[in-house]
This record gives sequence, C-alpha cells and structure tokens, in this order.
Amino acid sequence: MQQPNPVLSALGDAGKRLTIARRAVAEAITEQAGHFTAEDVLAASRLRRRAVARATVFRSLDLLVDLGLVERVDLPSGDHAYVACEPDAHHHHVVCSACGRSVEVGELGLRPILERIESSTGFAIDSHRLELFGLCPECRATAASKRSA
Amino acid sequence: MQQPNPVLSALGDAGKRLTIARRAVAEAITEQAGHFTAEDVLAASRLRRRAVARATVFRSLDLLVDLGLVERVDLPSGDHAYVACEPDAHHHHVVCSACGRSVEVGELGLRPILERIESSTGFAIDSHRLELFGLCPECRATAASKRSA
DNA sequence: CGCTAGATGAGACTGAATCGCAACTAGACG
DNA sequence: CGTCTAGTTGCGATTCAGTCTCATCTAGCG
Ligand SMILES: [Zn+2]
Ligand SMILES: [Zn+2]
Ligand SMILES: [Zn+2]
Ligand SMILES: [Zn+2]
Repeated sequence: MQQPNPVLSALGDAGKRLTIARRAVAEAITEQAGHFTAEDVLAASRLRRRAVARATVFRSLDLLVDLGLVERVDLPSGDHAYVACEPDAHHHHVVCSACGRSVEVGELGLRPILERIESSTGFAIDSHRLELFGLCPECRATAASKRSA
Repeated sequence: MQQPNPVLSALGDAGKRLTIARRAVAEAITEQAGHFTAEDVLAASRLRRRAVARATVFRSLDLLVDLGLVERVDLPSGDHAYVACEPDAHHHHVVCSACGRSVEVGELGLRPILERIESSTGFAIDSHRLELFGLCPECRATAASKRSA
C-alpha cells in the first residue's frame, strides 16, 4: 500500500526534496476535508510521530501554493485558509460556510463578463478571484431536517 | 466651503456620533486615491492636528464596513486593504495592481453563472466575492510609453 | 448647563507569521 | 556503501496587525 500521495509526487516532479517534514505536511493536507488553516496543519502534524515546526509548515504551504497544489482563500470572516486543488487549471472554489468542504468550479462563462468589464472600465484585467460561499448539499439537508423537527 | 463629506453624512444618517476621530478617519479615507490599509489611515491621521488612536481607526473602519461605505479587499499579496464605495448596491471592485486605484462594477451577468454553479455542485450559494486586478487606463498608458522609450 | 450613553486613548496583550542561524539530511556522485 | 553539499529544518527571538480593557472624555439631547 505504497499509495503515492499526489502532493508528494508533484513535489518530486518539481525537483524538490521529499523531506520528512514535507511528507507530514502533505499527509496532513490530504486528510483535510475542506479548507484548512496553517494552524490545522500544524496541529495535525503534532498528532503524528514527528511534529513539524511552525515555520516549516508555513514554508511548505508557500511552496505548495507556488506549485499550484494548494490555494489561499480568504474566508468572509477574514481568516486565511488554504484549499487543496488541482494544479495547472484556472478555477475557483465554492466553500461551504457550515462545514468548510470545498469543491472546484471552472470559469463557466466568466470570460465574456471580464471583457465587458474591461471595455466599460478601461482596465486591462490580468487576474481575478472569485470566491463562492454557501451550503453544501449535506449541510443543506441537515439544516432542512433540523428546521422540520 | 462647508463641503459635507459623504462619509460623515452617512454616519449621521445612521444615528452615529460625529466625533473628532471619525471626522479624521473620514477625511483620511476620502483623500485616498484607491485602496488603503488601516495603517494608511492611521498614518494620515497622524499628519493632521489630532492623531487618532490605533484602536479607534479599526473601530471606525469596522463601523464604516457595517454601513457599507467601505469594503474590505484582500489583495493578491495577502494584505488586507479597504476601498471606499457606494453603499446599498451589491457590486465588485476592479483594482489597479500598479497604483491601487479602484472602480466599482456591477454584476454584469454573473447571476446565470451562479445558477449554473449551484446546479452543477448542489451548493446553495448565498454570497460571493469577485475581485479583479489589472492595470488602470493611466498606468496602462504609462507602461506603454515606458516600453516605447 | 448638565447628564449619560456612547466613544476614545493609551498601552498591555494576543496570536499569526517571519527571520536568522546553526544543525541536519536528501540525494547526487563516485 | 561512504562523502559532500546545497537545500531544509528547528528553534527561539522577533515583528507586527489587530484586539482588549478600562479609566476618561464628549456629542447630542434636553
Ligand atoms: Zn457543508
Ligand atoms: Zn476565473
Ligand atoms: Zn493604476
Ligand atoms: Zn456579485
């Protein structure tokens, strides 16, 4: 059961060392259901045989962000969180405001809107962030059953 | 020249006190070209006859955010900034990545995209944030002339 | 003018994130 | 296998945005 963690193999492909610390961070991340904070990763690593230093957690997360394996999200609360995601494809995240689960979505027709904005403002838009928040199907069901009780 | 600062009159309408500190913050904000940080406001207030305490700057900004006169933006750099904006209308901001200037844009057809996302993910989306970054017309012109030189 | 709820200032405090540097190690090479 | 070295890490000190507490102050209303 040498299940190769996708995060680890991507690290390898990028010519980065596969250190103990990075393995621990990678594992901590892949076991997160939705978004997570640096602190979550730190806490998860402490539950393992070898704890990772705080600074290293941040360094690893930065690295993973550079590689596009993880993305930063700013929650409406103002907290900084991360989401694991597919590299190499521009996309956005829909985050459940109850449980934190997140799924990726593509552009789905945003392009024409961007063009409209460019022509109406005169800006040359070169990047954008779309963050969507709401209830995931599960939490929606839970909320509905609670309401009917 | 009793030019009533729009921020101040909105504060009055909301039944909030028009204190010296709030005037100073309001002035500091209206003289900002684009986005600004809490620290910017603090610095600006220090240049005036009466400096405003750090805590008060944050309290005032929070208040203005509640009133919808100012909005928080998370810059790609990760910094937290604010943008002055029109209250009472859902809109988004296009921010110049060179000079920080920002303009507001409406939905411009985002609604159908949200619906598409809802049906494809099963999420019930109740809020979203769209932040656009690029070069404003002026900075674009500057960049172009520099390039041709 | 005097009262009081609401607002402020000052500075201690918190906790996330960064830094500097000596010690460590992954992986290449022979 | 050993050796070597650039890339990593741990640790502790540090920074820095943002929050909190509480005594003092004041805007706005009689
Ligand atoms: Zn959920
Ligand atoms: Zn997009
Ligand atoms: Zn500009
Ligand atoms: Zn919108």
